[in-house]
Amino acid sequence: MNQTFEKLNTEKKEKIINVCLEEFVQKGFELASTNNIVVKAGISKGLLFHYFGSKKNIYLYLLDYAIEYFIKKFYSYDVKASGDIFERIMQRGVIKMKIAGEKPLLYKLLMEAFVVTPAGLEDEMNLRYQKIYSENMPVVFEDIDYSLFRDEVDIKKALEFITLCFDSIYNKYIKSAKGRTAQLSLEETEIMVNEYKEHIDMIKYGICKK
Amino acid sequence: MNQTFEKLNTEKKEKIINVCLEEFVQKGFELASTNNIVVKAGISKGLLFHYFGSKKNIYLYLLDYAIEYFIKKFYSYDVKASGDIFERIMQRGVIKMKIAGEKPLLYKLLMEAFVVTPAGLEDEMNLRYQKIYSENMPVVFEDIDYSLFRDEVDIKKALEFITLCFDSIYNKYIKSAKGRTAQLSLEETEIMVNEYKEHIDMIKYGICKK
Amino acid sequence: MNQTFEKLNTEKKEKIINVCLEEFVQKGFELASTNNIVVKAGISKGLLFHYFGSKKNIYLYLLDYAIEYFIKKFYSYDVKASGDIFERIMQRGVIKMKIAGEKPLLYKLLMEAFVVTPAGLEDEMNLRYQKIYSENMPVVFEDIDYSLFRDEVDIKKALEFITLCFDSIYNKYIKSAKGRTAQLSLEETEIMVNEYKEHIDMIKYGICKK
Amino acid sequence: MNQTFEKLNTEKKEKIINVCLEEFVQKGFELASTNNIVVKAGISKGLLFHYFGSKKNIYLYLLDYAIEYFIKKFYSYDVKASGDIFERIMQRGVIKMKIAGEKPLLYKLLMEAFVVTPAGLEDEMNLRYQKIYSENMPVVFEDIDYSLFRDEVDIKKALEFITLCFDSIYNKYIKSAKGRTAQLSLEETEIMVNEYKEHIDMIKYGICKK
DNA sequence: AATGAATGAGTTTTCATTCAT
DNA sequence: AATGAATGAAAACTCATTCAT
Repeated sequence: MNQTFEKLNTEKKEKIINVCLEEFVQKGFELASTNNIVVKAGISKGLLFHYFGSKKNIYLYLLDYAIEYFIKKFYSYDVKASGDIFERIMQRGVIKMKIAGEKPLLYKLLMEAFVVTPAGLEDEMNLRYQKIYSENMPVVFEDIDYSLFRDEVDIKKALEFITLCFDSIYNKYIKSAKGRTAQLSLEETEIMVNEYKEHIDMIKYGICKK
Repeated sequence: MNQTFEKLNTEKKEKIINVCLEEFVQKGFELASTNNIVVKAGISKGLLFHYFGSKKNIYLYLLDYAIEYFIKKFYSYDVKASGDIFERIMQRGVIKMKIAGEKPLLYKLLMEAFVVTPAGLEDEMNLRYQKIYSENMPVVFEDIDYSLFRDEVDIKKALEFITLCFDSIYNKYIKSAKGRTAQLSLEETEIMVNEYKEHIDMIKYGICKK
Repeated sequence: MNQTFEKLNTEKKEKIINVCLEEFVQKGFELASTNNIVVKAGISKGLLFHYFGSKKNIYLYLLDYAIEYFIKKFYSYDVKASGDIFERIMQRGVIKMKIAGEKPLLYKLLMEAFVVTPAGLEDEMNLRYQKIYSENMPVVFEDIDYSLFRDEVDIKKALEFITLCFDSIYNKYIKSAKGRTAQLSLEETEIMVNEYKEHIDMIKYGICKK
Repeated sequence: MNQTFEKLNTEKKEKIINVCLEEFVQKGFELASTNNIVVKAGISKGLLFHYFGSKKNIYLYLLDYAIEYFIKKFYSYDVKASGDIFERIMQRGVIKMKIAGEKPLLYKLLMEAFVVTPAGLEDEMNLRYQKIYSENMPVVFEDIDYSLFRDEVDIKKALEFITLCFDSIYNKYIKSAKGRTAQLSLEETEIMVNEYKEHIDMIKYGICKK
């Protein structure tokens, strides 16, 4: 359905994508206005709908664009696959932050899409959610060295718990960086990494005395 | 501003509250239609605005109603204030789940309000957010027995980490129960409590061997 | 229809009159809101309509109130009936300005009512217009000493012309005093009287050389 | 902002303009209904707002349309620039009456706009008022032969007085012609011109004996 | 006499989408 | 491929007025 759009030259295409992105992220799906989009993008009403067919399709297109971008970008960073699950999680967190810093609008769109899925797009969102998780989770959890784990610990549940905890730490960082456009500075990255390390120690060796 | 509304008999009042709640939770603030509300509630358009003045005010009223309800309900459960922070967190988690199970719409409204605050209500939401946290956080963290903590652990950071982790566990439960209307069964509660206990053990004594 | 209203004690009555006056003058008939009136006057909706029956009637009541007030006030000034038409016109002009300065809202209501009659009140306004003119014009034009007029001048047309010219001078003063609440100072009155005199000279003896 | 509208064919454009004009003049700005306009003009609601953007803009468009029309029409009459100010004023008065007779609705709109400016349009109206006056006043008062004036007369004040007097005469004619749609007949014009002449004589040579 | 809850038609404006050109 | 005029349902909200109490 977007063939004609895809054939556009890069400049025009990116202009339209950015305008749409801005509108949807700033106002949310419902309040985003296709009227505003065509004005800001300098194209005609008919053309926008010729490209995408409907407002929902514009949104889904942006979503897929964001997903593709982030996955590609993610793998472009050379992740040394440490056998230490904690090391690995930390690396991923830092990469995520970098990417979010590079394309804040794209990142925000994606995050909010999963939190508040626009009415009528639930199924489409679920499809994407499942795809992302089924493709990415194995990468995180394969070739882990479990010999370090305490014997009493249920490995599956532990991995789930670790993911949950660090996802939420990571979300805290993102929120505090909300609105920022610039990249993270080296200092900021260092502070973040140190905090990560402290938290990792807590979860590795526990908070309480034996 | 809602004096007129407050004076209504319980039946009529609850009818209106429930209709509004349903509309706002189902469609979100922007898509919620005051037209639909008056039709479903069987009252005139003028009357709805006589009661609340504006769509935003209806929403804020529901929010305050939800907050008041949950706080009152929360304290009605006899929380044995254990000195063990983990015990205490678990108790609170279970209670929260119970309440959410009892009034799922009310609960959902409240949660989503903090995640995606409707445009123009940011200040009003912040007020409510601060009130809730300033009133409730101390209750969670006072009279904790820190003697159990490992000496190397920074207490402040540890508490923050614990909160973060268990909030996200708790959100996972809520999400899996999404859409449910009925109460949690005893069995379900037991399963949940057992999972909580496992996670608490992980965070207390760590995941890795020393 | 206003019997119950007339029976009210002076304080309450004036409160209501002033509130209505303020609303109608500030916003004009269409935009004036009976809702605002009852709130500002501290009375109930039902009572306002019990007193006046309709918004139009409130307006007509104020109009009659204004007309009665101004006529009474006008005659309370001891008009020395000079036989000189120009002298007489000047006196009337000064008195009008004084009255307008005392009750600016009441005055403005009356003036605007004749300029832009609210839709649906045309007949009622015409009645009042005719009454005022039929009662007041004779007073202005009786016992005039016509011996001073040039023989070539048509007396009827001359009187009409004089009235027209001085009414418009007088309106100019009122407009420049628009928004003022306080009385005219002695100096201001003197300036005005001098200007009047100059204009009177022009119309008495003409502008051009013979 | 009205490009779309301006491109319309004359017939359709005039239909819409006339419908709007009728509505605004008949009911005034506040009571004029865009609903009525679209029904009477046989266009969709969206289209009206596509053309003008807002009710206020429709009104301002009509105003500018009226101003442009009258100025163009005014200059199309071949005004012989007599050095006699009275001659010149009379010519202008006659021309004004002719124009008002040709387009009574357009004329009424313009006159009322200056008397009762709709709330919120004060600034826009002032702009137009100043433009009209700064463009037209000089034309009236340049190249006047002041040698005919009496020596005692203050020329500036005299001109002001003359303007005031003849504006009000002219307004009297307009009011008496209110509601009329047809053109002035030759006879009517002649009567008017004669009356003008009489009044001009009065103000030239005065009303009283020396 | 006095209340104020209740009405519902009315207001302007925005919206995504279509389609003839 | 591209335009942009045209649609009309829907939105939130206000209004003067009524009437049971």
